[in-house]
Amino acid sequence: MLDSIKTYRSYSAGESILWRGEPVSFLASVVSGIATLSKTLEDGRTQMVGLLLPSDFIGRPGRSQVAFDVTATTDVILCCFERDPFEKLVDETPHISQRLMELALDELDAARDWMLLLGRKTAREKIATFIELLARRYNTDSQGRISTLPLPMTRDQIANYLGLTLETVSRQFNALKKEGVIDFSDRRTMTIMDLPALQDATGNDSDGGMIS
Amino acid sequence: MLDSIKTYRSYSAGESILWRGEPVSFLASVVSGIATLSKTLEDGRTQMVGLLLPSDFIGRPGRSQVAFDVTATTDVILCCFERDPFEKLVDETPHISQRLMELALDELDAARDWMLLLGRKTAREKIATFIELLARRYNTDSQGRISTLPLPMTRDQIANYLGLTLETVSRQFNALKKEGVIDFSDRRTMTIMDLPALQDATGNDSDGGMIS
DNA sequence: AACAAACTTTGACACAGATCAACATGAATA
DNA sequence: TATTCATGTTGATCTGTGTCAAAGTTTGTT
Repeated sequence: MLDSIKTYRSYSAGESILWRGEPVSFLASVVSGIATLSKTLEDGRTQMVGLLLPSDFIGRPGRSQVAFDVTATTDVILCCFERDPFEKLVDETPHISQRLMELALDELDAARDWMLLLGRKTAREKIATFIELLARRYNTDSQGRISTLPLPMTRDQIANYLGLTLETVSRQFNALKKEGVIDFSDRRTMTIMDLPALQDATGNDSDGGMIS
Repeated sequence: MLDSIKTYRSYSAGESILWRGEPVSFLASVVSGIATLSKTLEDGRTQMVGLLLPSDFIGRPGRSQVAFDVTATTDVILCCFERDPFEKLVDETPHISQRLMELALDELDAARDWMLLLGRKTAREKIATFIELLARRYNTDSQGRISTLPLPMTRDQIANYLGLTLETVSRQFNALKKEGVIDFSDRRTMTIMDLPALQDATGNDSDGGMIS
């Protein structure tokens, strides 16, 4: 049923997908690639407020503007649905809105974790948290093995994600490298040498606060 | 239909409503008072990640733990629904999950605005944004009139909301007072003397980025 | 191969906000 | 009315991160 209203669009790395305030006629889901959501102050200070990975959803039923800019970080392919037929579908199919609610609540949890990072963590903790996040995303097997992972963004984009400057990002990466926690084969490819030390540097509870 | 499963609970100012990770048997909606959501790092650094005002919702269908602490800031009354019958109701009534999705998406927008504040705004901009937020919440008539409003939190709580220390909060309040932007009749009651100056100090776009 | 453009690293320095400390105020209790 | 305790203010100083500047590296282009 969704098939009849879907189309694909592709964007190349660096390209803008949506501008804040611009009316959008479609909702979409990420098929491949990475896109970012960001907000900018008048004077140019920018903060990323979300990362869109494959299967993440863009747009909300009942509102035709987005409150942030959406940009392709890597090459991106979106699966797009025209607004009107999609909203009709949401009305008629109860499980779709339940699924969308789940997605929104998961994003809300992630946003709140990020608020703690932005408001209270040190530069070192921010960088360590970021690396650990990437490691968890790439490496489903989370058994503490030494693992190599690509950095999908530039230092500047990472800075905007973490609420830092690009110079501080660079310095903290190199500090962790000097300590033997991580290593770079190439500027965009890192290896985690000492996962326990990395997790220790994130500032997160070791047990994640679980009660089992 | 909801009536048959709802009960009321009340909490006095300062009391803890839910602890992170604790299993909760109910979902709830705020009837009166103000509650806060907060996250804390191992060493005690705390960040508020949300403010619950009357009509806001706590809890999510399908998950029995919350990922943050919920605390009553003022005296609070909640309208609580037992989890099992509530979830059955959500399954059977499509419009409820649509409504919950809307609430979640609104909270997500608010969380993203707050991420910009936490990551990129100066102490002065944070304080000005906070005051303007309160003014908009209390004062539905937003015609730029001089308005008096109560501060619902201590300096320390405000600091935890804005990602600052309580000393910085105090200093910035007094700086704005010295400039004639705001005034205090009492430490917990402020008057906005110069709304344009306040809005200017928030760092927000004057037009809110609207395209009309 | 040479060049340009984008990205990254590194250093020197400045400053906003944190920290530490002392004191002031106000509300609650006795 | 005194006493206490939570809350708020103010000052002095420190420090993490931003800012500014220059040079190094990588990648792609002609």
